[in-house]
Amino acid sequence: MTDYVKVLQENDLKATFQRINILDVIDKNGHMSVEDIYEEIIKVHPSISLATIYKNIILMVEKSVLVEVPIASKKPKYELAKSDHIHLICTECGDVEDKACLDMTDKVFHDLTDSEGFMLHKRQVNLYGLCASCREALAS
Amino acid sequence: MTDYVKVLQENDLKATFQRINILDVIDKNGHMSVEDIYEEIIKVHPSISLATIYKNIILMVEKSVLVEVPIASKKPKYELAKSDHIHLICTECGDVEDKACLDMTDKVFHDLTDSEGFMLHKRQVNLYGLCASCREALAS
DNA sequence: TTAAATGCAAAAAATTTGCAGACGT
DNA sequence: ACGTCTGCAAATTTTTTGCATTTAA
Repeated sequence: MTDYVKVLQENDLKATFQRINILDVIDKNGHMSVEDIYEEIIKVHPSISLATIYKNIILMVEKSVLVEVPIASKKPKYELAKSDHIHLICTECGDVEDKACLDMTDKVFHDLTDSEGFMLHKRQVNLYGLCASCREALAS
Repeated sequence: MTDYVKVLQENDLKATFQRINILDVIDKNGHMSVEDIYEEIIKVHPSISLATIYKNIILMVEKSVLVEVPIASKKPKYELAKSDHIHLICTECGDVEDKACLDMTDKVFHDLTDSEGFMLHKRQVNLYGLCASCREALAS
């Protein structure tokens, strides 16, 4: 279990109950929208405000404690910052799965951007399609 | 110059002045948000409604005439459907550049998804960083 | 001619803001 | 104790909807 208090303090953020909760539910659930996070936290902390969630997500994304995962035709989701990976996004149920990223594509991307004078900071690979269970469900 | 009337009709959409305008400004400007599109079209067609832009973008994305490009921490942009490519997104000015996509990565992606039982439909690669001109501007 | 599309105005949803009181350090 | 953070309520922004009228085919 990650030490959220430490992560927050290292980023000049006070370790409030609300922030620890946000990190905790995202860790447990993987990829969550603002609403998802709110719905989940309100169960254990009924007085939390949606505005607090918004403010903190913006802050924590700035500090790179969280990463935003923008998704075509859907609200963005948020995940904990972690080693590079790609996303398999189900267009049917909206579920997001992580897959380890391959170093080989990394070099390819850098070659591409270097030739443009573009300074590459972050890459994001999203593969859209049907997850195994939605595929089955639709087949019947 | 693309024949927008034909593209629209092939997709069971009436070729209205508004729709042709939307496709036209996107073609000329590359990647545009809903607001960008509205601001541009209103110059030549002052009575167009923002609701019409929304309705049509949703429709044309469904029909795959347009493609949504979701961008981290920004409003999504839209582009004309075209052959596969990746995006270089400047986090400073928000500009989006296209780069041809490499077949080699395609096979890698399919191998990844196949092992999951995931049916891959569309891939999206966004590389975030600083474009050449913002890089210069920030150096001074 | 007629089904579909537009534009308006109003409604709904999503996000941001300001500020008084509460809380972490 | 101090400056930051929270929660509320209000403001703003973004997106959607219903409907009377217009328009493409």
